[in-house]
Amino acid sequence: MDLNERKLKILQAIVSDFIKTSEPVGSRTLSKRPDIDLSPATIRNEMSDLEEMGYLTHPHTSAGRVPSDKAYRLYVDQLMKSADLPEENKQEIAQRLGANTAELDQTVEHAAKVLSDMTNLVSFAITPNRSESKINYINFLPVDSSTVVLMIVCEDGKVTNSAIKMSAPYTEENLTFMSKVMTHNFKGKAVSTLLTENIAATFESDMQSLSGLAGSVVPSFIKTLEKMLNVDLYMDGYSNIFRLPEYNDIAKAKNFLETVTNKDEFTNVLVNREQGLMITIGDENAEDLKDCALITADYKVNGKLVGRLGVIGPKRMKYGEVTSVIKYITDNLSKTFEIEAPREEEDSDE
Amino acid sequence: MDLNERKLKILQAIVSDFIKTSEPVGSRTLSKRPDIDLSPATIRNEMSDLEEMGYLTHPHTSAGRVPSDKAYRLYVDQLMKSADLPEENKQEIAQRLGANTAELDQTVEHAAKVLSDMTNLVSFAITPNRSESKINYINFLPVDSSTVVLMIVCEDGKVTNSAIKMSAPYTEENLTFMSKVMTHNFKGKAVSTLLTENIAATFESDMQSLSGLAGSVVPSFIKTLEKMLNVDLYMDGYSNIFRLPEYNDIAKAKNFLETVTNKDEFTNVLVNREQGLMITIGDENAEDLKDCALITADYKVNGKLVGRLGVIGPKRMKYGEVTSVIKYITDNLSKTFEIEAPREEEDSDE
DNA sequence: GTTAGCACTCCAACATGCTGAGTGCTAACA
DNA sequence: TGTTAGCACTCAGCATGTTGGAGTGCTAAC
Repeated sequence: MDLNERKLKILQAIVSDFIKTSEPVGSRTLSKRPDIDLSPATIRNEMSDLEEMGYLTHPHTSAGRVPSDKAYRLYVDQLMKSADLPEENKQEIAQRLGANTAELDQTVEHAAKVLSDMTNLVSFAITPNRSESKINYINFLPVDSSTVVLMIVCEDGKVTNSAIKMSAPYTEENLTFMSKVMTHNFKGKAVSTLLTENIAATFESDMQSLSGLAGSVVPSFIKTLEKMLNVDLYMDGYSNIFRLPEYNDIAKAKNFLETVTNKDEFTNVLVNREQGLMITIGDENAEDLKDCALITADYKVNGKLVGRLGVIGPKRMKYGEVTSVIKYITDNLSKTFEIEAPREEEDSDE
Repeated sequence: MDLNERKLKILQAIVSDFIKTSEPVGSRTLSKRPDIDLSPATIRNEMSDLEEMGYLTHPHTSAGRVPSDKAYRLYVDQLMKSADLPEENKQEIAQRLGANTAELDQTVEHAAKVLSDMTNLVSFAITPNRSESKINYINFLPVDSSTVVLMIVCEDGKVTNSAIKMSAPYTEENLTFMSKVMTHNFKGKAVSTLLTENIAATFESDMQSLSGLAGSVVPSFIKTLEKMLNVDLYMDGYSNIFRLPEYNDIAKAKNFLETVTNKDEFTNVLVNREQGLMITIGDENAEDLKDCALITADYKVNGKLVGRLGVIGPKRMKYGEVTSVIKYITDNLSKTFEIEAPREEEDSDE
């Protein structure tokens, strides 16, 4: 039995119908469609074949058919008409994103909001990973008699800082010296490289004169480097799920929200996805997300650093529309962060 | 008709029963309680009086009584036994909070998580407002030929920075000069004070020699100061609301989540509350939160800066327990940020 | 290969009746 | 005069039964 054109057409009709209505699709409903000129009985025969082939399922005897994960995958890969985003939507996105281009963080957070508004789904966005960013310089600044601030500046302008409680008294000269030596040693190296090197050794040879201080500094320096690698996750549109009939069941809504609000795990899922426009459906996802579809795409900062955003929702999702919104937003972001490249601003909070 | 002791006792029983079960409380149920030695009929009479006085309501003829906002208020103010937190809970909190004292931000976020776990409610925490923090110094750092990073350091060690796209070429000397002049002018002044001053005037007189640069710097400086005032909001336990029968209704759950995930508005509500341990119930809250109770308390950083955390949930809330958890956590935080005072660390992200 | 027809299945919606929990009122009691 | 027993009444919730519609699968005819 092979997937001939007629079967494909019927399958496509079922999937797109189900995406619209979330109701199992029956043979009579399909036969009424202008693009399908077959009697219900014929359609039933084809449906029966499609079910045997694993593309459809059957909630109960007298219900219509529901697409399987396999059907969604086929739909996304071959059957879906890739909707071009209407001009008005493009304008709305461009306008809303443009309103606030000052800071990467804020812009990314804002992009997530726009995305959830446009798709009526739960959206998310993560900031770029800095592991390959190169150190520009390192600075120690006095705060009070026992505290200094360590500041690491990357070539892309990203600044990370931590306060360090010094175990021994320090002088301004000490700080200047450490700043110079460390900048000299580490400038141009990638954060990830530094984290695999034995930094303590470098310190030992260079900073014998202030051994009392180096002890407090090394662990803080490593921690600050690690902080530089943190990726921020922004999410928006949680309450959109209540519009979807699949989450009328409180237990399901709860499960979904629990999975999705577990920031650490969810960030992990996002960071570890493949690059580019990625759609994963049902079983293709991790255990907790088996009932969901996930769409992500990447944006670039300065043409190099890569961040990511997307949506999560039921498998019954308007893949075409959503995909084009996501693509448009990521393109837009990449452009924003290119033109204003060095404008990327950094904040520091507690 | 006055609130004699018997009425109070009955009211108290009704409120605490309703808090436990979320079911309207009937006269027979009450008469079975060991501490109430009255027949159902007598209790009915008293209930009828209490209803007339506005302390109780009646979902329908043949249902038990439900406390009104007025009853909750009385309960919280007079009737509630303030539960002492069991030693084991104290230990759990102390342990979980202690595990991570490195950074204010992280600790505060973590405190919110602990709070929602302990109370099974939606919790939140905001970082301190820095408007009265004093500037320690100001630094301009080169990034690339047209970009510099502006960094403002407060006396409490908080660092805020932004990247500035320069409208004219600059030299390292320019930056050093600006750093010195601005630090000299602004050191020791509070952020809020600076924001009300005419900063541009200061620049004009001092920086004539680099007028081409000052134009890019003034607006960025003001924006960075404003950034220093941003308060971060952390929330946790969203999915806890699904355990509560009052949110079995999808529409209610949706409303609640929408209100609570509106970060800007909710932050505003929190920032503008009175200081100290505050409980607001039902009508005492803003329109959107009329069905909720809100409990907040403050923590101190260095004995000065004030942050805030708390929970939000249905009016039917275990006020005693929740209050003592919140108090214990805020006390604990204040202590953490006191002992480790200068250890407060700052991060910088995009 | 396609289709009409038919028997069959199952869900959803509605009606019905019953039970239990609760009330308010009245009259009797201490 | 305050308390209580008793009674009629109300209402939500549950179980049960009924019906109609939407759907299927199969068979036989075109």
